[in-house]
Order: sequence, then C-alpha cells, then structure tokens
Amino acid sequence: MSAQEEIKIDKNSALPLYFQVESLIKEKIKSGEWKNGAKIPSENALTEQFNVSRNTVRKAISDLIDEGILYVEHGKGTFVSQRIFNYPTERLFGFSEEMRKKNAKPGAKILIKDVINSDEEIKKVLNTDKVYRLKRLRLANRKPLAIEDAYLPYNRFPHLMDGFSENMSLYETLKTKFGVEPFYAVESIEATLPRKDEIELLNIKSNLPLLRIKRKTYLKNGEIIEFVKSVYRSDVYRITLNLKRN
Amino acid sequence: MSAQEEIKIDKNSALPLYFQVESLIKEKIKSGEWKNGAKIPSENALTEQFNVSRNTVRKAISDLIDEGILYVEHGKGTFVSQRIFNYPTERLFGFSEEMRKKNAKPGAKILIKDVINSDEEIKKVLNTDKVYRLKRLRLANRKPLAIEDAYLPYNRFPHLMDGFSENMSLYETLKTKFGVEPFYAVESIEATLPRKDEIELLNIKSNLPLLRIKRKTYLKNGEIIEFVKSVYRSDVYRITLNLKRN
DNA sequence: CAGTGGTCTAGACCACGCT
DNA sequence: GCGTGGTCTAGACCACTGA
Repeated sequence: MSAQEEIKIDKNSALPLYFQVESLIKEKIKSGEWKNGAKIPSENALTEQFNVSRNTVRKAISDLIDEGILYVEHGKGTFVSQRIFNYPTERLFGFSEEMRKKNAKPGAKILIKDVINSDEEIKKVLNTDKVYRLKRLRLANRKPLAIEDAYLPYNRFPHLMDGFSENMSLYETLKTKFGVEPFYAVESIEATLPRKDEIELLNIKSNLPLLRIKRKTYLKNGEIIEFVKSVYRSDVYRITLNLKRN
Repeated sequence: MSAQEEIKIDKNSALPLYFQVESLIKEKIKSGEWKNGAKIPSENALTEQFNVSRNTVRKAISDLIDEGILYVEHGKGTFVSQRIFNYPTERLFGFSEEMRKKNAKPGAKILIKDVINSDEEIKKVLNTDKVYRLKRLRLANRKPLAIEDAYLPYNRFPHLMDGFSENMSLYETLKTKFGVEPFYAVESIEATLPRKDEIELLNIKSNLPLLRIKRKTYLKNGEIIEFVKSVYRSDVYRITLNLKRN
C-alpha cells in the first residue's frame, strides 16, 4: 500500500502488460516470496497491486496455468504448483535439433536420396503419388544411433533436394526454402528386433532391441508434410513422454 | 442479415455463451459450411452473427485453437485446420481405462500387495521411506499384456489397500477414497528383452522385445502420487505419442 | 455470509498483412 | 488504407467454497 509499491509495470513498454504480469509472478515464485503449493493473492488484489485490469491479470494467470506453474480451485483461490511441468518437444524439431539440445553432435550419412512413386502405405498417409525419399543413417557424436527413412510430397516442395547434403537439416531446409515449420507430430512406437540391414548399419548385435517409430508431421494449419519410419538403438536412446489432462 | 438469422444462442441457457459459440462453430465445420483450410468469418462478424461480445467470441476461438480445430494468422484471419488434432491421453488414466477405451476387457492378477521400505530409486522419486507396492499382471481380454509394478507413498494414503482386490482399479480407489485424480504423468520408454520372470508371466518367447516404461504420476497441484515400472508386450501393444509446439 | 474465481459486456486503441 | 486479430479497460453479475 506504500507509495513505493510495484512500480514494476511499464505501461509504455513494448511488452504486453499480461506478459509483464507473468514475469512478475514468476519472479515472486522464484524468489520464494510465493512458495510452492501456497495461495497467491486474489485476482482483485493483483489487479490493484499491478494497476491493470482484471482481464489482464486473468490472461496472465491463464498462460501460467498452461505452463503448469499455477493451478486454480474455483471458490478457493489460485495456487503455485508444487512441480513445474515441462513439455519436452525436442523430438518435434527433428534429429539435429534434438541432439543439439542433448549436447550431442548430430550427423548423417545419406543412404537414399531419390524421387519415387508412393507405395500403398505412403499414398494413404501423404495422399500423393510422387514423393521424395530421404533415407539417412543418423549419428550422435559420430556413432550410429538411428536410421531415418523420410517421405515428403514431391509437388508441395519443388527442388527441395537440390543441393541437399549430408550435414544439412531437412527441417532447416524446409524453413529456409518454403517458410514451413513443423507444428505437430504423431508418432507410434513399438519395440522390435533389428532386421539384417539394420544390424549392419547400426553396427549392433542381432538381439539388441530397437524402438521402431512411425511419424507423421503436420503444419500449424494441419497440412501433412512428412511421413517418417525410423529405428533407434534403445541401449543409448530412450523416449520421454508427457501426458497431460485436457 | 435476414431476421431469421441465428436464433441459436440461448442467453438463458445454463451453458456458457462461449461454449454455445464453440458448438455452433464445430457444427458449421462438420456440416461442411466452413471447409477445411478455409477462412471463417472475422471476430467482428461472429460478434454480430451470434449477438455476443467480441471477448466471448475470442474465448470460444481460443478454446478451439487449443483443440486444434482452428488456427490464426495475425492480420489475415482465422482458419479451419485441415486436420483435427487429437490428444490421446488414454494412458494417463491407467490400464483399466485405457483398455476400456480400446474396447478390450481389462483384468489383473495381483502378484505383490505389500507395504515396504523404499529403495534408493523409489525414495528419490517419491521422497518418502515407506511405500505401498502393488505388482500386477495385466490382462486384456483375459490374455497377459503387461506387468505393472506400482509404488505409492504410504503416509499420504492411509488404508489405501484395505479391501483392494483383483478386479479393482487403483485410480478409481484413489478417487473414491481420497478424491484424488491423476492430472499429469511423465513416462520414459525403452525397448528391452524380457527377463526370465517376465517371460513366464507374460507367456512369451525369450526373444520377444518389450516396451519398458517408467512412469511418474502427478496431481493438478504438482504433487507426485505414484511411481510405476512396467513392461508391455510390443507384439500386441504400441504407444502413440503426440508432439505439439508450445 | 464474504471472498474467490467464472462469465460477459461494450467500448477503445494497437500491430500485422495485403493491395 | 482497410480489414484482420492482439491487447486492454472498467465495469457487472453468477457459481463455488468455507466459516
């Protein structure tokens, strides 16, 4: 209530007010002023404290709930989550990105780079007759980790593979040449034994189980841009999955 | 513009206006009036059409974006996604629920039901010394599908296992006795070969790969309530994973 | 009952994309 | 410049919780 209270919101800032409110709330939590599991001030109180409208406060709180930082109990109040949820979407952005995030050096050896006619499965998924096929042995710190076999619609991405080489990222190429970025992917995962060619390429024993993954990649608008079949060595790689309600 | 336009919003309904707007938008999409990929009317137009405030329209649109039904391009408009995203969270609600959703009959054979002292790993995860241990062979349509080994903090759930039997769901018991429901879970997945005891229990060949999963289950407030180690037959079971940006 | 979040309104101005 | 969505305000009333 004192005069020097909360001069922290800058109404002339380029940053949206709700974003500034989010940052201030995060700070209070980090500093320990608002402890894990504890109730934070009511929306009306925050409205006064930050000198913004209640809708702005609600927008900020809503975002922080999506981030798993706060949760609400109707009629009781808003509370700090005891555990901050994190959403590991490393896999969404492709092998190269994922490895970099895990502090490993990504690499690749191109096995097949071609334009082919879709077989039945690929046609069903990508809904087109002619596709790029890019099959690569994937390396992490120079050691074989996975085999990726990717298919992309030929007509959608003219000249996609022109000048494409071993040390390039497919997703970066898609972004640069076509302004297109993955937004959503569906993967199905099984455990299998390796086939003969996979044993050789990955340089593994014949009884080492692999994670066998099929993936469909989509844009923001829901357009499918890629179908990938891959196998991963499970002795050095595991998948982390987050399940959240709603 | 005609007088008989859109009498569909009922301001006296118990349903929130934004929810009614959501339903109407979904209907227009389903009926084909608003096609996949097409632009829907502007927020101002919808405000007039539905005779609600713009904020209400925005709330409805925001929800539908979260559901993957619409997407927005700032300055251009709001569009129907070409593909409706779905969030398979079947696994979040436990084996019984998941099997029912897949139209299989869930079952269980209790292998261990006990209270034990935490080993190092369990203590690190659950942060307590004494835990319930519930190890079950899991059946789908009477056939062995998985082995689940669950640990829950003893002090948090007094008398949890009193009267617990083979045909009961652990999560339903938690809900009934303690009003507690899983909200979030983190799983790590590997491919492995079965151990001897697993071969016998699941009645499989020694070279059939399994999906080996570790899981931590949390409440809405971020409190951890469960740690589970399980294996699944991969010849009849696969995991579906959804990756979404932000 | 008082206090909390949930819904809703009718305005206003700004930022972006297109032409 | 115009139309789009993005942000923000200052009110109002409702629904849930707990004393």
